[in-house]
Amino acid sequence: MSAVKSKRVPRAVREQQMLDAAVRTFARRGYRAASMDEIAEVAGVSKPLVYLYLNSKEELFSAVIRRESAALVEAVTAAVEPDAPADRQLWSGLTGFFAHTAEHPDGWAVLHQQARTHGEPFALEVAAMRAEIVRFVTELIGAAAQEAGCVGELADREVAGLAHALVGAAESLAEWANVRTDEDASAEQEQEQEGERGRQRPAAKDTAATLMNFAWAGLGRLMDGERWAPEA
Amino acid sequence: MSAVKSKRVPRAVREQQMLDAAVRTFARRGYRAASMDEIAEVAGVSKPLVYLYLNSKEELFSAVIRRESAALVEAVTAAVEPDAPADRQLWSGLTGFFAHTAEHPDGWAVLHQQARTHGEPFALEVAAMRAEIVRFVTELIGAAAQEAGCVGELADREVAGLAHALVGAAESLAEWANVRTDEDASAEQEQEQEGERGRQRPAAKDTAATLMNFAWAGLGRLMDGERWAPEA
Amino acid sequence: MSAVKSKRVPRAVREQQMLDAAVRTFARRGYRAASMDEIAEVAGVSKPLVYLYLNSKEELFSAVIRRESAALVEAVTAAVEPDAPADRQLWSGLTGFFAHTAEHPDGWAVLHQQARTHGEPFALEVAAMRAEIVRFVTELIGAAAQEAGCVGELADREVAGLAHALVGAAESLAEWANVRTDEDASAEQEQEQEGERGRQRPAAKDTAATLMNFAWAGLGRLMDGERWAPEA
Amino acid sequence: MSAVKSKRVPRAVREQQMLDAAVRTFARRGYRAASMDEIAEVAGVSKPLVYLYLNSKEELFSAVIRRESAALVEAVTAAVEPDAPADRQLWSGLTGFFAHTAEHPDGWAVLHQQARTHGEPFALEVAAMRAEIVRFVTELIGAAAQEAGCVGELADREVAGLAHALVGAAESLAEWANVRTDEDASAEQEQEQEGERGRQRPAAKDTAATLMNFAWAGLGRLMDGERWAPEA
DNA sequence: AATGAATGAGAATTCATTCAT
DNA sequence: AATGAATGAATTCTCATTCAT
Repeated sequence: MSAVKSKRVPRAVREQQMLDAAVRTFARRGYRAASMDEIAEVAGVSKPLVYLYLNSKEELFSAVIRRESAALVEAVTAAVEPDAPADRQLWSGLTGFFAHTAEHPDGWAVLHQQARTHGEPFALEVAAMRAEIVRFVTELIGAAAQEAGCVGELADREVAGLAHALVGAAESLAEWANVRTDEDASAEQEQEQEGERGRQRPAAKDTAATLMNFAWAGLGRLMDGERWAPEA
Repeated sequence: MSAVKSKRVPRAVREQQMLDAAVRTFARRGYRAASMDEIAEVAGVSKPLVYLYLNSKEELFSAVIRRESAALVEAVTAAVEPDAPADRQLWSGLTGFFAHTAEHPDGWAVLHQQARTHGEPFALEVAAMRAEIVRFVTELIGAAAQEAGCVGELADREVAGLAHALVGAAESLAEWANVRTDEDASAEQEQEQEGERGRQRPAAKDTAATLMNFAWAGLGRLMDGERWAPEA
Repeated sequence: MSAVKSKRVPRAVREQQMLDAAVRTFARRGYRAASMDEIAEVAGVSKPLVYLYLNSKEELFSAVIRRESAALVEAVTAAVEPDAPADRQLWSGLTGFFAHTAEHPDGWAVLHQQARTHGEPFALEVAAMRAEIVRFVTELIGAAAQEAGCVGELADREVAGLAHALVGAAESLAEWANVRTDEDASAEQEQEQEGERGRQRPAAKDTAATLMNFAWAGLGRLMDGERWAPEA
Repeated sequence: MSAVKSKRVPRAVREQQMLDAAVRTFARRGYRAASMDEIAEVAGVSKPLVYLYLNSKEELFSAVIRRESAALVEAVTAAVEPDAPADRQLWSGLTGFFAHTAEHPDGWAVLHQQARTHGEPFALEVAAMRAEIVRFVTELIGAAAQEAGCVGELADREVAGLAHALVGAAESLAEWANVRTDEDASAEQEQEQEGERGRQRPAAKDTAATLMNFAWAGLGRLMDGERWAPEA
């Protein structure tokens, strides 16, 4: 279960091994149920070494969150095509998001499921990252409205709501697309097919397209002033 | 902190008191961090009584999930106007959803944040409920497509994806709308204002409308065959 | 699992039901592991009633020991043929012993295994009963010596030792003969066969004869002055 | 009450200390009544350390049984004079048995009284050891019959019965000889006297001789075909 | 005669964390 | 750089026992 032991490893490397072990363990067990014993064992080191480098369980968790947050933001940011039109930017960002969460399911699980569940200090860190992404999306929606020549049609509050809805939809799709059978970390085939027939794990690009179809089109109508109202 | 003690209460009543205490405690602390001691204290009874009636922490949590799941499904179901057109049905269901989650934030927190984080037995129960809701939404989208005379335009997989996206969006909005400062369970004003200026907690109807604007409009375009594609 | 409930039963009867349940439960679980809850359930009454009649777990156990002790002594005593020669008396007593322990395995288990393991109060009660039986055997050996006209050959201490050895041998054989498969209280055939081929549970009379063959013969030689000594 | 504390002791040593404490505590209190707290205290360590090394109360008890079983079998085996005639072998084995049980009363109490009372896993381990000893005795009786030129006189079943009786007699004598006042672990005089006057604790050799006198003589008659029968 | 409701006290087990080397 | 040895503080769960009816 534990990584191959190799003694006398430089600190920076050891720390990454520990964080890897921690991500994996926190994701699978949850914050409380993950024991420092298990993390140390998975990392292939002794427990005191974990304390020497990461100081405490809280700090370790915090370090995990920071690393995974940064990695996710970085992945999304890197995926965005900066000079493309807003819709294309959004799509490329989403593609980056779906690709990263699919490749790092444990990291995503820690951010999405564990961190939010465990009190202020951690939840806030994740909330901050999420806020950053929401802000980015909000801006894109604003930019799109601008491009479409529709000013003032959409209230700020409404735009924020849409951004939240969009992010939530993306999160939900990420989970859906990742259909974990939870204990089969084996079948990691990523064969990309062009057809639109159902397959085990849709490519990030397709998932992103599905969401764009849903959301962007809606935004379009909205910006055209075609609103839905209960009376209808 | 604890409810007013009243001795010799019939079992059925005590059980509900215990479940109330458990919902509250699980929501605030998380499954692992919530101690049976605290739950008993909040319920105003001794710990052994909790065990006598609910048997174990696991069973207690399970009972909580079942009660809250049932309550949520019941709330949504009751809110739906059965003979209305599909869009109206969806809107009324969403309204019920937002209203219920706003009124029972702890129950929602347990279902949405805690239960999914804690292993097969619990996650499955919540997943089952969520699946039921997704199925309902999927049917509505199908019905809407039918009403709009658009057959076969939308692949099943795509419809399922849209349903997942919609549910995720709703969940995200529910959380956003509920802005918990986590320890201010005091300010429970629900004054309903007609304006569309930002306010502390938007009415469920408005949140539902926001989402409908976003989603339904998108669906409309989609069914008109206006798809979004990366190349665009 | 519990006896058929029948309300309003006279106290004396209820007490016996409780003792029955207690014997069974103590035998199967041991003193500590047997819970008053289980005993009450097996007895088909509520726990407070057990306390009303038997006062405490200790007193209940004590009552069990007294009842089973008395029953065993009574069975052995009743089996002895009073005016027969000493060997015949011993044989008939042993027969009574083996028959009773075979018919009341739970009672025997409580006396032999549980009571001796649990501190002064109980152990003493059983020790007293055992002492009574040892005394009886000691007297028989003495009487046999008398009959055989051998006086003073056997030191008192030696006779006592022999009695202890004989009783121990009997206890060991009782257990051996009772080969409990521990959970097959089903196969309770007691078919008596005349042959000396091995069979499932030898009749008490045969077991007694085996022991007599072993012990009485030894006593005979001993009384003839034929002693065994290490040098031989 | 507890051993002298000495910090930072190698694991193997600590484990033996813990087993010592456990033997003592289980013997005096019984399996259920012995608390891990008390065992840890008697061992002079903290409870977690006991768990770290022995894992659970069950495993600790099991380890105790294995150690004490092995020690007893080893003591008996070592005492037997291999090339002596059968009777001498039996006597020397019994001497070893009585000497060991007298020197390790707690270990014997755990094996004889506690282990048999506590469910399959433990009872089986002890039963296996006892079976081994019974088998050894059975062989000796067989060998003796051979030596005495008496073939086929004794049915296998009967020989087995005799072996069981003999072992039971030995166990009973061991207990009798050890007259524990249960709380006077102080008077540990072992003065060996040659006389045959009664004394506090007879030497193992004498107890063995008493039993040989009883049993071997009986066997002799038995093999001579002088059987005891009820009709006599 | 009988019971549903309730609890104080204690038991096994786990964990984050430190010390001495 | 790294670890074997060790623990204080919880936490889940059980049980004998009582009270009010």
